[in-house]
Amino acid sequence: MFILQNQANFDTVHPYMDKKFVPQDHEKQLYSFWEQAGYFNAKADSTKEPFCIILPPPNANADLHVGHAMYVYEDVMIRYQHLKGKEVLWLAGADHAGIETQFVYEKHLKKQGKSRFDFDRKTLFADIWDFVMKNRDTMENQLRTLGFALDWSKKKFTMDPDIVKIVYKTFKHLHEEGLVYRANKLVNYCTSCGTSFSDLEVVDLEITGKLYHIKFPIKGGGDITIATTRPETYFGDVAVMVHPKDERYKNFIGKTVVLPLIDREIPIISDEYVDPEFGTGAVKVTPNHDINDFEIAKRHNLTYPPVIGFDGTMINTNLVDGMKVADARKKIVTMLEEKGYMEKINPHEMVLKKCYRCNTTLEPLPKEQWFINVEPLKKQAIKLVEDDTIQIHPKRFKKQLIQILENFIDWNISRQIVWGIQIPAYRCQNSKFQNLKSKQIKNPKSQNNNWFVSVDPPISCEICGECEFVQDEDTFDTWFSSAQWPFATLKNGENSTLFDKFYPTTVMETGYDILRAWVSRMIMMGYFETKTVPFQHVFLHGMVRDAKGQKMSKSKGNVINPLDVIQEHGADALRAALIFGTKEGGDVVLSDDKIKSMRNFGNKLWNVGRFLEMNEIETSPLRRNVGDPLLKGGPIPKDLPFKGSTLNRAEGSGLGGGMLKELQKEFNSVQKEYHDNFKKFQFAKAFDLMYEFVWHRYADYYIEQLKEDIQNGSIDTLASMQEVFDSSLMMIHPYMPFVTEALWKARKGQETSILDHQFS
RNA sequence: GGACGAUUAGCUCAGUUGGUUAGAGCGUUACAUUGACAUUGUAAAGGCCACAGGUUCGAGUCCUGUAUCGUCCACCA
Repeated sequence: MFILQNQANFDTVHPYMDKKFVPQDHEKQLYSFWEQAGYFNAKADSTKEPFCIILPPPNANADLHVGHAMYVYEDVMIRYQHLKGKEVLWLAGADHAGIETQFVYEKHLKKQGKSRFDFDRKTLFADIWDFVMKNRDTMENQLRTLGFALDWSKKKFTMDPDIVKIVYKTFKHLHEEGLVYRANKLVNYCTSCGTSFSDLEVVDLEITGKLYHIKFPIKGGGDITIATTRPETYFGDVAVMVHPKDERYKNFIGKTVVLPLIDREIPIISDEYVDPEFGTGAVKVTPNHDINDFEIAKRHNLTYPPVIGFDGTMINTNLVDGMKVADARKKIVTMLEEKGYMEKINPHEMVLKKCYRCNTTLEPLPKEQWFINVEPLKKQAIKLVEDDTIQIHPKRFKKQLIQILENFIDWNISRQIVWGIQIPAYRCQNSKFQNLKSKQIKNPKSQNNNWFVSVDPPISCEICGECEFVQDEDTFDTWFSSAQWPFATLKNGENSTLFDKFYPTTVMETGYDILRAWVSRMIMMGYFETKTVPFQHVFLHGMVRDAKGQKMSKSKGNVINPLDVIQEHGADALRAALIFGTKEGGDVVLSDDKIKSMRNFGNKLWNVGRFLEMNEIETSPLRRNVGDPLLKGGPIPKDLPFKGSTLNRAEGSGLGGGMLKELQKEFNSVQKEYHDNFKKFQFAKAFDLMYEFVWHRYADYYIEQLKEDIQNGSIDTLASMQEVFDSSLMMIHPYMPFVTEALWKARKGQETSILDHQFS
């Protein structure tokens, strides 16, 4: 007997199919076949009911990780709806991933002994662009390897000119509506990355720090002890603050404190913000380096220049200028101790804010930035989620999403990095006109009306009409463009029929970890710009964990590379392992054993098909004389007719008897449950069902009966068995597309495709 | 401090309107096997379903409380 090694030879060799299903022999060819035949390309002018998912665009700066393989849920939905006969669009894309990419690229530069400061803006941007385009190709081919039925003909990149234009338009609209404003506020600034972040990009690190108790002398005698975790910032203090009702300090209010070592004088004020129970009940107020103090100082009209610069060194202290913050702290603490100002230092549980990217301790620093006023946007978004205009699956995430939206604060969208979409805001340089009202900008929150926004590069200053305006050097927070992804991808120029056909999209499928950063913002921005929801359903998947249930991380060394898995066991096995026996939205434990068992299932399917095919050939009048050594268990009657369904036949023994009816009944109920599960977004359950049915009922039970029939000389039930198997293949196809398609082709001809058929 | 999840076989996990004998994968034990598949089949062992109350004819499932673990959010001079 032949062993089939190569798909290409299949038709010429055909020895009852290969004994094993070898994914490596099939997957690549099958994907090319699908892609080239255009099975994944959606038609905007189709009359069929639309079903649309926009792929969460992977970052175009690195290989895919196993988390990306979880997008298999999208492929499951897409392929299922395709087999349901819908006009299906799964739009491919890639994200420029601003800070992430720049960070990755800077690591590259560092290896070559260079840094971002060695290049001008234009060169750096061009270099990163090339770097990203290379990675993007790799990433896209990896998505193909996973078998994803993506429409590549409509693929988008977040920095495509038409996308950028849409992002600009949205910004302009927001500006016109007064929902974007420029303000000088404290922002989370990473002195290493050299950019500010929004509050979402901050990682809280709990540590046992120190609470310093420092004695501040009071003018005219006595002193007051304040408690602080940041002694080095007292150079920038504008006041000492106590609670108005605190008996201990009542008489101190209004007096003046002389700051140690520098002898600058600041008042003692009162504010209800102070918690008398904490520390000493007396707080120093440092407006430029503490978010709360910033607001308090504003209330009390107190100002002082910052004492930490954007490079992370001290300024304006007249004592430790130029020193790094950490060094300055050490020196100041020593000096205060020497002079007797340090009363005591207590251990203190506290939270350090770290850069999520490079782990540097973030500095709150005052900076003029663009902010989005999210209040009206989030109100609308909450409503859409609450009244189920957007349905969240699994349901438990609905509450979490609402809570996230409720807690949203104004969103800083300015980033001081090169790699990104440059903000289309321009500053009027003409000092004469700075106080003039802008022509068309109604922007009540902005104090800076010398800015104007323009989608296309302006020819002249839209404020004074004459000056050499300059464009804001900053780029948008990546999430600002990502938030517009569902409509931006569909709504480009001449192709807007796509938008008409497929928007609002049907499902947004993504990990629950970016509910806050992405999903919530897509709802806000999507509704603002299109006046309708960006998607009707949100389906959230969990995180992939290792065999022991631990989070995967490079430092633990337990990271699973999806491509290695595919190389070894095939894409079907990986896909199935991520879904089988899981709960929607729950974390997935991925072990080698599980992947192998799913590979075994693929092989089981293959062999069921092989068994049917062998018998088909043996019993077919046309091919009867092929002969096969494997089928010598019993004499195959040569004159038995083999044609048509016998599902309703009740006579005879084995399958030909009541058994066949039993199969039909059982399969009907399996089909119903399967489709019900899809309606309820319970994809794992539908797959578990098929696994159980095909392996333990169809193969272990019914096929064993069929064998008996063949032995007994009655093989005319084969056709009925094949019908059930074909339908089962279609039902499994969304999960394991390769082996099911390979089987289809093997049994029905290489020119056929399972994707040409629909569920009956 | 708030919200959400988890706690079921040796391990990792399913079990969504409460209903015979609680399941799967892997592992373990015994047997089978040139016959579609050893990436197999048959069978077996293995569970007080975290704990304590409650509702019910009936609870792994619903309610209340407790414990442990995890995630998210808020606060943090």
